[in-house]
Amino acid sequence: MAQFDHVLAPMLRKLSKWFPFDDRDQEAILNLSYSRQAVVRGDYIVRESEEPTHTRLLLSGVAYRQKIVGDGARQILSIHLAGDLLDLQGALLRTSDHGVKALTDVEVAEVPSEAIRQLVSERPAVGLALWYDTLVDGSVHREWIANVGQRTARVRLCHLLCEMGVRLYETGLGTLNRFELPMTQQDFGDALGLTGVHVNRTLKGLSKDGLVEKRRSSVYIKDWKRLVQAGDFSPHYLHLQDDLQTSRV
Amino acid sequence: MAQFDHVLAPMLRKLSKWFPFDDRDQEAILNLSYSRQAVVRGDYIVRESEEPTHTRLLLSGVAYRQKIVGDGARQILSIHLAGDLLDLQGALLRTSDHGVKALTDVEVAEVPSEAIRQLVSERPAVGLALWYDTLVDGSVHREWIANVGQRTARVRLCHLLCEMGVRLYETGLGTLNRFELPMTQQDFGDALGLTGVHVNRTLKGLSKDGLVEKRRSSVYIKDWKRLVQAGDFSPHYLHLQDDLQTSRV
DNA sequence: CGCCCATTTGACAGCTTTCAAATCGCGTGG
DNA sequence: CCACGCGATTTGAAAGCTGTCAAATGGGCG
Repeated sequence: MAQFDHVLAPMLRKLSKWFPFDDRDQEAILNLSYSRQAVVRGDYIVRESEEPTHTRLLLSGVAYRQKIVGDGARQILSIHLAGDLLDLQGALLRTSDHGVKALTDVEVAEVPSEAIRQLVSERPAVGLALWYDTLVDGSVHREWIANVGQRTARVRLCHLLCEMGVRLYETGLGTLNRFELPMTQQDFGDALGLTGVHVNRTLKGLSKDGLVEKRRSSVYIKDWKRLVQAGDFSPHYLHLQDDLQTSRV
Repeated sequence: MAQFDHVLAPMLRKLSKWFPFDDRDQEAILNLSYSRQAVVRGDYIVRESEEPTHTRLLLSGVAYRQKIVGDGARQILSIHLAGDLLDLQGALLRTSDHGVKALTDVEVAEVPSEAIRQLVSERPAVGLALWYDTLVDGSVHREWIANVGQRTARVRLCHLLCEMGVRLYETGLGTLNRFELPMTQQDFGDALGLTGVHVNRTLKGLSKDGLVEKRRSSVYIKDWKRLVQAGDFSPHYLHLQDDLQTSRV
C-alpha cells in the first residue's frame, strides 16, 4: 500500500484490523470524498439536535461527545482520540442525539453521509467494519453506564484513567505510566457524574495513596496494577484486537 | 407478503420500517436458519464473558441486559420488548461484554452469527438496517448515561417510566396511560443506579404528586404531560420512525 | 393456612454536593 | 522582567440526597 500518507489512511488501518479488505474495498474507502476541517479547543464539531450531513474522522487532537440535560448540566459520553470515527450515527440517523466538541484543537475529515451509505451498499465488507466499530462504541457506552451507575467516585475515576491509559497507549500517544490528557477536573466530573470539587478531592486521595499524579494535562500512573484494581478495570469491553488484554494490562 | 406468521416476520417488519427491502432482501431474512427457545423468568439468555455464537430476536416477553461490577452490584443496561434484537453484537464481537436475562418468561429465536455475517455480505441493504438498529441502540445507551450521571432519583425514575411507556405503546403492548412492566423496585434501582429502598420512596413521592401509580406489574400514568416534564424526557433519542415525537408525546 | 418475595418504614450514617473564598499557574501586556 | 488577569485548582464548612440496616407489613401461590 503506497497510500500511507492519505488523510483517510488511519481509518482504513483501524477498520482493516478487524476485517481484511480486498483491494477494491481499500480503494473505495480511500476514494471517499472528504473535506478537512480544523476546530479550535472548546468549539463544537457537531451540534446536538442538528441534522447530520457528514460523518467525521478525528485526524488529530482529542474530542468528546456530550449531552446537555434539562437543568443545563453536561454529561460527557465518551472521549475520542486521533483515528476515531466521530458521529458515525450521522451516516444513517436523521437527527443528532448528542453534540461533539473539541477538547483540544483538532483536525477532522468530513465525509458526506450519502457517500458512506453508497459505499456500504456497494462494499458490504466496509459495512461490516463500520458496523463493528459501532458495536464497540456501544460496548464502551455500556461500561460507562455501569461505571456511573454502580461505582463510587474513587473507583469511577480510576476506571476512566485506566480506559484512557489503555486507549492512548494503543494509539501510540503515550505509555501506561505517563500520558497526556488535557481534561480539567470539571471535565472529569462531567464524564463521571461527579462535581469538579469532588474530583479534586478524589484525585488527591489517589495521589496520597501513590496511585496517580496529575499535573496540568499530564497523567502519571505510579502503580498501574493497583490502579486497575482500584478502578475495577478490565479492558475486555474495549474489544481490542490484539492481546493487550492478557499480556500487558 | 404472505409470511406475516413467520417467526422472523417481526424482525423484518421492524427493520423495513427504516429501510425498504426488495423481495430478495426479504426472502433472505426469512430464510435465515433459526431455532426457537423458551427461557423462564430470571434465567440467562446470554451469559457475560461467553463467546457468542448466535444473535437473538425476542419473540415475546421482556428481557434486560446487565453488567455485574466488581463488588457484585448489578447495573441494568437496557430493557427489551418483543421484536427487539438482542445481542446483535454477538454477530461480530468475539466475547460478550454483558449478560442478557429474562425479566418474564420469554421466547427467543436464535440465529447463528455466521448466518448473519453471510446475509450482510450478500445483502448490503440488510446490513444497513442492522447497523441502523445498532446505532439506535447506542443512542439509547447515551441517554441512559446522561440519566444515571446527571439527574436526581426522581427525574431518573420518571424518565425511565416515560421511555418504557413510549416503547410499549409503540410496540402495541399498552397505552401511554397504562401498561404492564414487571420490574420490581429493585430492578428499577439497578437500572437507575439507585437502591430499591430509595426507588420505593421516590415512587411514593410520584404517587403522592398524582403522577404515577404502580401496583404489582401495572403502571398507571395519571398525568403523562407532567411526567414527561418531571422526567426531562424527549423521545428523540429513541429515533422512532413515525411522528410520535411531535404528535402524541 | 403458611411460606416467600416484594414492598414499606424508620433511624442513622455517609458520600457527594453546594457555596464561597483563597490559592495557584501561566500567558499577556507593560 | 514584573504585574495583571483569568481559568483551574484547592479548601472548608454545612447541607442534602441517597444508602444502609433491620424489622414489619403485604400479597400471592402452593
